[in-house]
Amino acid sequence: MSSKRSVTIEDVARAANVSRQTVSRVINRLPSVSADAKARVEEAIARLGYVPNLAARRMGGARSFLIMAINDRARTIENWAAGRGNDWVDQMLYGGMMACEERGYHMLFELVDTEPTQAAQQMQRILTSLQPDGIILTQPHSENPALAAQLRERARPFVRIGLPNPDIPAVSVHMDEAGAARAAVEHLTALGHADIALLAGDARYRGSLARREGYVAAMRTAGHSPRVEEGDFSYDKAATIAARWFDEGDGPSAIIAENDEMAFAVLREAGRRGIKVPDRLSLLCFEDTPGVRFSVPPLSAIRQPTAEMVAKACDLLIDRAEGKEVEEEVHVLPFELIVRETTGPRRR
Amino acid sequence: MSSKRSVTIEDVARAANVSRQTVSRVINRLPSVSADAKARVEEAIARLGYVPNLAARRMGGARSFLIMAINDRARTIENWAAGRGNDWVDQMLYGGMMACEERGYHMLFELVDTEPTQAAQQMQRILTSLQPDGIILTQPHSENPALAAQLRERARPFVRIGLPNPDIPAVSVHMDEAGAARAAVEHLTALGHADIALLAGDARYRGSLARREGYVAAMRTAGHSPRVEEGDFSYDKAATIAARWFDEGDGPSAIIAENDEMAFAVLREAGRRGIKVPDRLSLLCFEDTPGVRFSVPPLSAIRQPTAEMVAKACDLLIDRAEGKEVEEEVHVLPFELIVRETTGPRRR
DNA sequence: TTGCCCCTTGTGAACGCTCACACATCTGAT
DNA sequence: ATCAGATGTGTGAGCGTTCACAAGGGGCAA
Repeated sequence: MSSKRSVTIEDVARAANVSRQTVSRVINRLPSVSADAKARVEEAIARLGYVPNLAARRMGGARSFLIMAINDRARTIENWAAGRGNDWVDQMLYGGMMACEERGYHMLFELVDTEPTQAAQQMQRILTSLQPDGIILTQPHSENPALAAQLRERARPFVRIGLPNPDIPAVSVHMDEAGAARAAVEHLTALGHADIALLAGDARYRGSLARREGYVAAMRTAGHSPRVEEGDFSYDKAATIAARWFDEGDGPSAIIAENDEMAFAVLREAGRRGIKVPDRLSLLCFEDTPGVRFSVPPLSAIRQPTAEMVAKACDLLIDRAEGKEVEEEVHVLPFELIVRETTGPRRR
Repeated sequence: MSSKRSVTIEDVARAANVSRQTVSRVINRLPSVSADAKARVEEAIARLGYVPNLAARRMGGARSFLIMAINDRARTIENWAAGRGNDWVDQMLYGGMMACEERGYHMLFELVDTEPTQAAQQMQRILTSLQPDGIILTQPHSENPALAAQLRERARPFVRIGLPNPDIPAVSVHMDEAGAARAAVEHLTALGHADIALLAGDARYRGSLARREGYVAAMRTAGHSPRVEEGDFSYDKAATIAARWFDEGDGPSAIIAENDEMAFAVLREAGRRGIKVPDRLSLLCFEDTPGVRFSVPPLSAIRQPTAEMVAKACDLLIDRAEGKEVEEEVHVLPFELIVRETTGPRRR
């Protein structure tokens, strides 16, 4: 029980009367082990309570059993410091940890700066000190070709979370943004809305582009004319736009906001003017964060499958680490349209 | 740039014209290195872009540079699966990651089951596979003497997050629960309230006991009679209690709820009966979660310094790992009383 | 019977670091 | 002048795995 040294592969080998290597083969589920030897080894492992030492496995072989998720330092810390928290990080941890645990891996989070030189250096440190078996790149790092190149060069498998980027050939896991925008429009047209505006995010953001496309296409299909208003994901800009709409009287009857912040702004401006939601205005947003769920009234929203995407990314990376080569480039995960209390039938 | 093998300590030693050991001394900031040698080594490290390999460091020496936070599996997964998220985990990650990063360590999260036998086994696996330099135990694991004994036996430093437990001699980091309860009472008495009820949590929970004490003491000091109502941290129980108060007409003019769920229940029951908060009822709760911040009206609350506690725990563990023996048993971190919109002057 | 291949098994070395120790060199006290 | 102690430095071994390779035995075709 209280032995100083922990049980090693040697101990198991001795107990099972085989060699180190045979034990190793059993642990790693390699072929070429007789049923008899395998049984003896497994018995010995169970009896001695042997657990392989991760660091030693890394030293000897090629795997570290570590998957690394890279997030943007500035944005993440800012959210935390502001007391806003990071629902995104929480979701990532959920998906990643569960997926990794199931296969005997571990998930590590690391923050990397946006600035390219620093990013490269920090990535270098991470790669050589931890030697993760796989890397998960999130926005904005997932759009940085230099980082991708660096990983390629060092032969580190990585997966991008986000829409495919033509400049960065890599495995990408993402949500169907265009489809979600389409679903949003369809939900609203089904409620009788025709004048549906898209309070768009930043056009430099790949996801925003996809949403616009989906929105425009769906509006055309429904026979309505699209109305895209350029926001920038910020509360202030959205508030200005909403104010203009409400005050000039030509506001849409339904609004799709590309993120939660902008939806809050609309809700606030509407509230100030006594515009009841959803009686006189329907509002739906992308991003299903705690704020969205707890807002008053709770916002109808598109839920991004964050945990699922990260879990998928982990699975792909672990597959790769274990030698499975076949991999599709692009993996699309389903979104969810959650109807809460801010979308309702159009007032005639 | 694209060398297959990464730069090792040998390479640095050769470049600086010293031995491995001298390089190692410089890396680990050990004494007994001449200024000259140190400078040469540092130059070589910078020039070659050397970064020590964590796994190898673990193999050679005693440290793994890993700090492990242990959370309860069932509770954590349940929160995640229910879409509630884990603000607690997010906060822990913040505090832990920042503290570890600063000192070259890494933070890993692991879920462990509540059931003692499983917990022991899982802990055993974690200890021998990762060999973390330190372990952070959170509720309910922090109250499990067997787990603490196991860690002691295996000589793994650990820190409990939570009030000291007489059965478990160990370093504990916690918040001043009693003080917070006192502050809550003082805030409310300052607003003119005298009939302040404590909607208590589960008395088997150590923190709840401390809060009761603080509450009772503060009430006595203020010359009011305490009124503790036994809840169990659940929404339903709290709703029942609140309903009784409101319907029987002998409700308090201010309520301190021991967690967010119970506060929501009170808010809901009050709302149903048209009891305006804070006009006719003041409400304050422990736990400053997203739901609390976004509720309507936003709840006045006691913020637990979660991130800070974990950061402190990490610091203590890293100190220990690096040989600093002196350690106080108990570390109290300040809470914060955040006054939002559910506490106001007593209506005369 | 011989030869060949496959299946199973074992052996030494290597991974990149730190530990324990040994060895110089330099200082200052005897 | 000699020795003890401090200071700087280097050497071999070892950490617990896996890798690369070699070797033994059985089956089957020639």
